[in-house]
Amino acid sequence: MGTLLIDGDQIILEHPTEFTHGDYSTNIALTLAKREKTNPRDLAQKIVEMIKQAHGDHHEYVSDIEVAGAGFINFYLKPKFFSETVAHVLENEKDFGKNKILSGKKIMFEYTQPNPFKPFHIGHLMSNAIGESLSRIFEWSGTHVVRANYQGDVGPHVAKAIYILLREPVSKELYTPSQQATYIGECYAKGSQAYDDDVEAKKEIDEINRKVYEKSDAKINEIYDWGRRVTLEAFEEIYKMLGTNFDYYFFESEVAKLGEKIVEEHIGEIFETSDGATVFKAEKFDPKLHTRVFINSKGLPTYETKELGLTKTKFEKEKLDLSVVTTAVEQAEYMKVVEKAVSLMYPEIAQKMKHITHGMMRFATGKMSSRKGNVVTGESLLSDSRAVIFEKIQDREFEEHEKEHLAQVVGVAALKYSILRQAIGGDIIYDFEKSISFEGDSGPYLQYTYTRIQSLLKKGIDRGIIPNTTLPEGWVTTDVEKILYRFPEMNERAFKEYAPHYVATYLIELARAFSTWYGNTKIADENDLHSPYKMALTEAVGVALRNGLWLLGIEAPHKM
RNA sequence: GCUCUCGUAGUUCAACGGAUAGAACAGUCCCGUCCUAAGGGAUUGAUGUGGGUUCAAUUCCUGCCGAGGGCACCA
Repeated sequence: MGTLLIDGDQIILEHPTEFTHGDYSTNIALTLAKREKTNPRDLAQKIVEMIKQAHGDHHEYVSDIEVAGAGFINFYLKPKFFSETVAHVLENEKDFGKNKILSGKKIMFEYTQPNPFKPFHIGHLMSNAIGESLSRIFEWSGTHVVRANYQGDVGPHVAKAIYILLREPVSKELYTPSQQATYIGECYAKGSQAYDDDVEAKKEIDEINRKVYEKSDAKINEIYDWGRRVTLEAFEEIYKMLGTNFDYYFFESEVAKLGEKIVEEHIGEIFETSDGATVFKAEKFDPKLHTRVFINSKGLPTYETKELGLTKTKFEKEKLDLSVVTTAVEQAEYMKVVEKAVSLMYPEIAQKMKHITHGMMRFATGKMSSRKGNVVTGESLLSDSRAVIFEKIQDREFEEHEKEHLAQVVGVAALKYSILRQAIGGDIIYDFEKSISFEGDSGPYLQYTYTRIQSLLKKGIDRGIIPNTTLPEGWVTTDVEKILYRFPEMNERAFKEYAPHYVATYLIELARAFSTWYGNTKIADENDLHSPYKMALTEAVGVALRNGLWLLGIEAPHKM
């Protein structure tokens, strides 16, 4: 998108929905017609005359300007513009699509947030895919991104798992961290059940919770240290598969003390005592908010207090311009309360907090809950999708280790894409078949298009065709070129709106246009004078695809 | 009850107030290929409902109907 200035009125140029309506268009005549008391088409015609007078008849890149429809002004670009874009892509390669709008800014993204002693489920997979993609999209806009993961290593959930572990220790047959972590997750579900059903169990679990917090029981400490270590190791394996490297790991156990201190310092002015607990009555400051407990009646800090400590810690560790926290929507309301409390105590920090919510993974039948044990773990989903892809490539002539790597990369692509293809706010109805789809609107489709491009380029070079961006005689601009040059502006929009799905939508459009073109024309043809340019265009599409996939956190394999 | 989201083809998703509402999957029908068929082409099919604002509404406001989240000691 761009702007044009005429008589002090800024004209916003946008891309029409259809290529037949030009490459850029404006509806300025429609909006101004009333003010000018004329008919929009006449006004549009007048504007076109003015532009032509100011720039002459022969513009370097604009081939034609026309009035269309109710009074739209459409601009058509010359083939030269597109061939120069292709050259630009090839020159910039890995940097194509980047901008520097946020250069000098430091932003922390907090995402994934699995809890030790609980399963890493597909909700965490969702958070990770979204957080990682946003991080990358921001990096492409010049931001110094700091990746953070906040994990709840204390609290009732830990006590629930330990309650069972005390009675049913892990079997010796489970020796990998991931197997042990799975077992611990099951213990957690059982413990939750016991907590709800059995008064005695509830009492003991509350007691364990306190002991974990105080570190006062040797036996519990031992189980705790082991469980925490094992689940964290299992998480680490998953991060590796997903391609995330965190700069910071924050733990609830580490920020709780600071949170408590903050609450204590502000008792009276912000927090008050009610029914033995320390609460913040947010509705006093904003009627839409509600009261939340910060220190419970047993004297233990709740998540809200820990969040306070976490926020303060982040700004102490790094000089941040913004701290972005991504969580599921169910946290939206309580996060507003925490933010309100922060704004009253530390207004300068509150200004730099941003909470982004994503929807939840749910079954068609309802919500998933690790308390009830009906969750799909990230581990099982990753290995299942890997298995499906592996099966599919069995007959390809790749080395065994290549097949394994490919199954991994394609499986992750399928999962991530199924999450990132839609706006992040909505829930995702979990469907295994769809989450590992490799046809049509899918991650593997993008990867497949990319690999075809790579092998095509190789074949072309073998046939002695050297890619060349010089516009050949008689070249007719393709849809592929018309989409290609929009990559940088798409990325700009994606970061401004925190919307990775724009990247996904764009890539599918580009890949689809390329595949259609590919199916209808021979690209690497030594007898075709257009071939060198076609090769250059193909290579440029490959660059855009690879860069775009990177923004989604998806690898682009060379063959598949 | 209060409050916040959201209702688009059979299904899962798009659409920065604009032109003929885009895809994918499923269905029906073509193309075994020459550069990887995880592909390409064709075809059927949708804005929950009643008002309002606007030259123009899927988009903004509002009534109703429907779905989901949140509303004190879980995170």
